[in-house]
This record gives sequence, structure tokens and C-alpha cells, in this order.
Amino acid sequence: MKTAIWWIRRDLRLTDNQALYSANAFADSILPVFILDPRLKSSFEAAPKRAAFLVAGLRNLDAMLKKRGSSLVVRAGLPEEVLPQLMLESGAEAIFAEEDFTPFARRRDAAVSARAPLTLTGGLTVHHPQTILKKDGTPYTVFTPFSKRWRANLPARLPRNPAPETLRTPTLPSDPLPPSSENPSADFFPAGEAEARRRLRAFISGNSPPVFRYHTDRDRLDIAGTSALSPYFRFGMLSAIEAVSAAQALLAVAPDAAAEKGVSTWLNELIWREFYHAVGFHFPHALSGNFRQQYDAVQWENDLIKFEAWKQGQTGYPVVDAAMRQLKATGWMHNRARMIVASFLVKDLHIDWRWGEDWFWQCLLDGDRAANNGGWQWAAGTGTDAAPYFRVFNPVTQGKKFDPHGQFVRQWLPELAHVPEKIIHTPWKLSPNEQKRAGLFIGTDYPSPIVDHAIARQRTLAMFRATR
DNA sequence: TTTTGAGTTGTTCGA
DNA sequence: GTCGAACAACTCAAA
Repeated sequence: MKTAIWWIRRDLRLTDNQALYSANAFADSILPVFILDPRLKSSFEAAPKRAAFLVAGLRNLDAMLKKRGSSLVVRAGLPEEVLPQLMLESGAEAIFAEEDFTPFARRRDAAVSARAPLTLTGGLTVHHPQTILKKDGTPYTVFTPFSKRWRANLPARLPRNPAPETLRTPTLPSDPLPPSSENPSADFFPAGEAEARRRLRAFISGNSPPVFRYHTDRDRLDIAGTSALSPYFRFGMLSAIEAVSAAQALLAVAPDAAAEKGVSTWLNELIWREFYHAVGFHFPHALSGNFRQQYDAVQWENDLIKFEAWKQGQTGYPVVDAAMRQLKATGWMHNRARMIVASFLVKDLHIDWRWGEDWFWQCLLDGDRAANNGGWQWAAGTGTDAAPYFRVFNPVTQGKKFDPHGQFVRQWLPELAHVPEKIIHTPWKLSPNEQKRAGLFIGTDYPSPIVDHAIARQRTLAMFRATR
């Protein structure tokens, strides 16, 4: 009887899992392994919500495995030591894992490969970064041509791998998972493949699914217009192939041009995810600094008091504060809100985008090196395919446009509950009488704006201009 | 090699 | 109130 190890990293699913599928094709018996790598301990501690989400996902995966006659084996240690040891214990002849593209993951996997027969499979993305290249063989740095090539390379039908119905697993001792203490995000994002699929269905199924309105609704902070699937993609509780296959199928049946536009826009977002993975793969230096090095010369102000106000949602700009409090409470933030708060940190507070990247890294359930970095560099104007530096979001205009009734603001800023709709995005304009009626005092119950947007914007233009 | 067209998501100002 | 230009050139990708 042949045994193979399925080394689980960020592919916590049974469906469309190429590593599991390959292991199952190779062997009669599968050992599903998760390794608690001590080098990730500090990252684990810095991001407790994401860590709890991962642990909950592993428990969920273990339960699914048990239904199929298997179970998860957890071991603490360095993978290049743990895996050879497990091969000895189980008699496994091969290791299969889903390829990950971060510099850390690549170093780790190379170290394992040097000591054990590791086979890496696809699955993190639909297209491997090496397969989406320009005609001259070099990687893309602009999204639109990347997306065209990506779509052109998409087969009419992507290969799917169903979840195995039964598994056989040798019995081996397992270390405990870290205790999942309190997990306040569980209310918002229950972990696991079944929940991910339920959400995908809710987003794409029925006569008039949200995805058909995605093109317009996705920007609205007060409407559940996005799929909110990012934490599930982060840990592979849902495969990119399943989502893209769903988008392909919907494109074929979309009832009108608007619905088709909605689906296509959603597909584009999935391609953005792959774009940033590819950028991180081909340009790893960008993960730790400005992709465009001329911006190394920008003189950030890095005011600690302003940074703290931003983190805590106390800037005095309601849409910024609501989004930052949502992030802190739930570990997730709407995409439009991410752009607004990122623009605000960089172009209103003049704080280095890496500080913002780090805070997002600590808070986000979907925190991913490549995507987080790509998003921040886009907003800061320093990245591969960045917004021009003179594109500065106005937090009031953005609020009025994408939270027109102030519902999103009121949901996360209870102190503004009774502020009239017309003035909800500019509470500093409340007269003393209006403040009394709304039951709050600006400067006491809710801060005055910590910066003047018009002045801060002028300063940003000057700061960036100075680097040229 | 040179040329050409294009590039996620915006805001402000002045006519 | 509406509309177009300016912001600022620069780089990328492909023909």
C-alpha cells in the first residue's frame, strides 16, 4: 500500500484541490498534514483574528476529513524536519502541496525539496504566474494587458477536481492546534469550505443574483454588493477555479448587457488577485518597498498621533472612521473603503503607505502579502500599475457618493446616529444647536477633522512633485 | 527600432 | 448647475 502526504498550507478545502487530488491519484492512503512553523509564530501573534480564522478553518477541515474516514495531523516544527520525520513514521513516499508564490514560501519549499520528494501543484491561482507573459517572455506590469492575456489563456472549461468521497489515513499522533480563544470575527466570517460555497451561491444564484448588479453595487458601502469572499480565497476554502468557472458559466447565461457587465467586472476582480500574485512572484523586491524607486525620495511626515487616530477611527472624517472601525471589529473592509482610507493615510496624513500596509496586515482576515502590498502601492501611486499621484480621494465626496444616506457611517459610528443625512459626512458643520439636537458635541463625542483636506491635498501634490 | 495608443476605481477649477 | 480641461508627464505593450 502506497502512502502520500498532503501538506496543507493555504488550501483548506477538499474540492478542486490539486494537491489532494494528485496525492490521491498517486497513493492508496493520504496523510493530511498541517505544520505549525515556528517562523510564523510572530506573524500569528501580530494578526490574532486571521490566526483564529485559520485555526477555525483547520478544525472545520478536520471535521470534513473525519466524515470521510480520515483526519488532520498537526505537527509543530520546521517543515524540512517535520516532513522527513512524518515520511518515516507513515511510510509515505511522496509529498504533494499547492504552490505558493511569496518569497518565504518559495524558500521554505526549496528547503523541503532538498530533503524530501515534494511535488508542487497549481490551484492558488487559475493561471501560474509563469504562464501569463508578454510576447517577449517578460512579465506584465500593467493590469489591462495582463487581464487580456489571462482571459485569452482561459480554456472554455477549466478542469475540476471533485472532493474525494472517502479517504484512508494512517493513524499518527498529532500535536494540538493553538487554542482558538475568543474569535469575535466568527460572527461575520465563519470559517470553512461549506460556508465559502454557501456565500458564493448567494452571490451568483437565482434569477437576479448580486453579481448581476456588481458593476454598480460593488462601490456602495451601504449595500452588500460584493461577494465578501476574500477571507475564504485567502486560505483556499474556496478555489479560484471554482469562482472563475462560476463566472464563465454566468457569462453564458447573463440575461442582458448590464448583468454581463456585472459578471465581467467580478471576473476582473478575480484577475486582479492573480495579477498581484504574479507581480509578487516576478518582482519580489516590490513586496518590501516602492516598486518605483523614484518615490523613495518622498518625505513622509509619519506623525504618530495622526497614525493612531487613523487606526482607531478617530480622524473626524466619518467615512474613514466607519471603515477603520469596521476593520477593527470584523477583520474585513469593503474594497471601496480600503481605497478611501488608504488614500487618506497617504495623501491626507502623509504617512508612509507601509505603515498602513502593516496595520492592514495585522487586522485583515484576508491579509495576503501580494494583494495587500499591491493595493497599498496602487493607492500610494508607487506601484506597478498605480493611480497617478495627483488622484487624491476627497473623503467627503466619496462618502456622499458611496454612502449617500449615511447608513454605513451610522452603523459603525453610533455617536453620529442622530446626525441628519444631509450633514452626516461633514459633522463639523453642525451648529451648536444642531449638535444639541443630534446629542453629540464635536470635539468631545466625535473629533473635529484632524487635517484640512484641501490643504493636505496641496501638500501631497507638492511632496510628490518634489521627487521629480 | 520607432511609433502609437492607452492606462481600475478622482477632484477641482473656471467658463 | 454643467461641462471640459487640468492635474503631469511617463511608461508600458504591441504593432
